[in-house]
Parts: sequence; C-alpha cells; structure tokens
Amino acid sequence: MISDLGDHLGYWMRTVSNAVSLRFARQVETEGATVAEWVFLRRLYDAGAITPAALTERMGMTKGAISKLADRLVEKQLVERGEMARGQRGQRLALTRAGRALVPRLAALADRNDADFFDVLAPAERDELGRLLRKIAAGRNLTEIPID
Amino acid sequence: MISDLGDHLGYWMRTVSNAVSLRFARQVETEGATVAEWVFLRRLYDAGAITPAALTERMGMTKGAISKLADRLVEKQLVERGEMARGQRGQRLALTRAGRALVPRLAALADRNDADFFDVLAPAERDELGRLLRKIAAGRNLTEIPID
DNA sequence: GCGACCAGGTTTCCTAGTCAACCTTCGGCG
DNA sequence: CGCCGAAGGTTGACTAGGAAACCTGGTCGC
Repeated sequence: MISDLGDHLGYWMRTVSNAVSLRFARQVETEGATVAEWVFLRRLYDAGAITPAALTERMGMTKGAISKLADRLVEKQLVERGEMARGQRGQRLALTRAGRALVPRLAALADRNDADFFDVLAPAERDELGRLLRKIAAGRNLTEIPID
Repeated sequence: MISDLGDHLGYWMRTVSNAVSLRFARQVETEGATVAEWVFLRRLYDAGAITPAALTERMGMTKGAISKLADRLVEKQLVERGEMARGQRGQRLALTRAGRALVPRLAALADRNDADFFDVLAPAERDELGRLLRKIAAGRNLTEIPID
C-alpha cells in the first residue's frame, strides 16, 4: 500500500497556504496591490532604502522577478529608484510618499485577514502553529526575515 | 506602530510552504513530473476513474487548469481520456499502465521529501502541526481531500 | 415536443514567476 | 596599468495557472 496524499505535511501546508494567500490576495486587490507587492513595500518601509540584491534574499525570489516587481511599483509611483550613497554598490530603492501612505492600509488588511482566517484555532494553538513554522524556517535557513 | 510581516501566520505559512513545495518540485522533476501532476495522478490512482469536474473540486484548481493539466498528462501517455459508463456525465480520466507504474515512485519521493524536510521537528511536533493544519482545512472547508 | 437554461470542457488572453543569456561596473591582482 | 572575474541588474523565452468567453449536449418546465 502506498502512502496517501493526506499523509504528508507538505500537502497540508500547500493546501492551507494556498487558501490563506488567495484570500489575502483578494483583500489587497482592493488597494490595487498583490501579495508580492505588499511584502516588497513592507520591506522598504522598514529598511528605508534597500538594494534589489538584498530583496532577492529576503523575499526568496530571483533577481529577475525582483527587477520586474520593482518596475511595476515604480510604474505605480509607489517606489523610486535611485543610487546608493557614495561607496555602496547597487540601486537604492525607496518608498515614495504614496508608497509610505499605502503600507499601513495594507498592514491593516493583513492583520484582519490573518485574524479571520486562523480564528478556527484557539489562541494557544495559533501560538503553537507560529512556533512550529518559525522553527522549521530557522532550521531550513529560510532567512527571509531576520529572526529576532 | 504597524504590524510586522513576521507577526502573521499567513506569512510563515507561505514561506514554509513555498520552501517545501520547491524542494519537492525538484525531486519529482527527476521523474519528469510536476507537483500538480503528482496530485492529479495520485487522485486517479485512488479513484480508478474520475471526471475533470470532480478533480476541479478536489484539487482546488479551475476547470481551465485541469483541462490543460489533463492535456499534458495524456501527451505524456500517463493518462487516458475516455467516456464515462452509460448514463454518467462527463469524461472518464484514467491512468495508463505507465501512469499506474509511476505513482508509487512519486509516492516514495513524497515520503522521503516530507520526512527530510520536517525532520527538524520532533515527532510529537510533527503530529501537532498536522493536527493544526487539518483543523484549519476542516474549518475552512478546504474539502480537497475527503477528511477521514 | 420544444425552447431555455445549465453543467461540463475547451480555448484565448493575461499575469507573475523562473531560467539563462546578456550587459555593465567595480575591485583585485599580475 | 590593464585585464579578468564576480556582483548587480535587465531582458527575452517559456511555463503554470486564473478569468472569462465560448461551445456543446442534456434535462427540465411547460
């Protein structure tokens, strides 16, 4: 007897992850953004200014994808391309005024989506899920976010 | 102060899910298949014969995507299109001999990938993660798999 | 018995990624 | 000096999937 689909944690991760991402995508669409754009903007919000190369690691996407993503956001006037300060390599990506204004609105959507989606879990269960996911991420060096 | 990316369970779900899926994709690629194809074939293996419409629900994809996925698998001679028995609507999709032979090999890869990827968790933690994910899936009616 | 609606599938267009080839610029080293 | 390699970025070809328009053929109401 061979293993069942539902025997694999990976299967359930995909299923749940796809559902929460789809739901979130619908939410941010109301602000004219995508999930990837949200992450990109949020990074810039924290970093102040950052190079595409740095985003490549933090977002786990190829440099080609980051390049095109940046194009779109510049097009939408949410992000500016510039040059890094003297002596540093690479482009300087930074939020425009409009970009800076958008981030908190997207953050509110993210908060709400997360709370709604995971409300079938008890608070302690949510904590535990978060702990397990972070543990996996740490073990696998998914260093997309500085683990505090 | 607005919320951080890492405050959201959805963020960690995406991160971990993408990593495990990417890893698995690399594995099944050695057999010339994709993750979606694996799920498709595994469904047929269990069902014996099934209609595209039924797969649409179980796989959480649009009928357009299922149609194309079926095309590719027919092309690869892993799946046959036919007609359902008298009186039943829709196409009959079934594995070919080659398809039936491939499924166990893919299942072995899935087993191995899952075990390797989640080995940073203790057995009890893996069980708990599975329980939480199933609970969410059940609560959200992600009825892609018959929940036993 | 017939017309309309609907379920099942296909197809077209579009988007967001990957991959790999390419261009440029910088630094190091002979 | 001058060249070469590596890092940063862009681009073009390709792929999987979603959305929506479209094409059936079956079934139900009358």
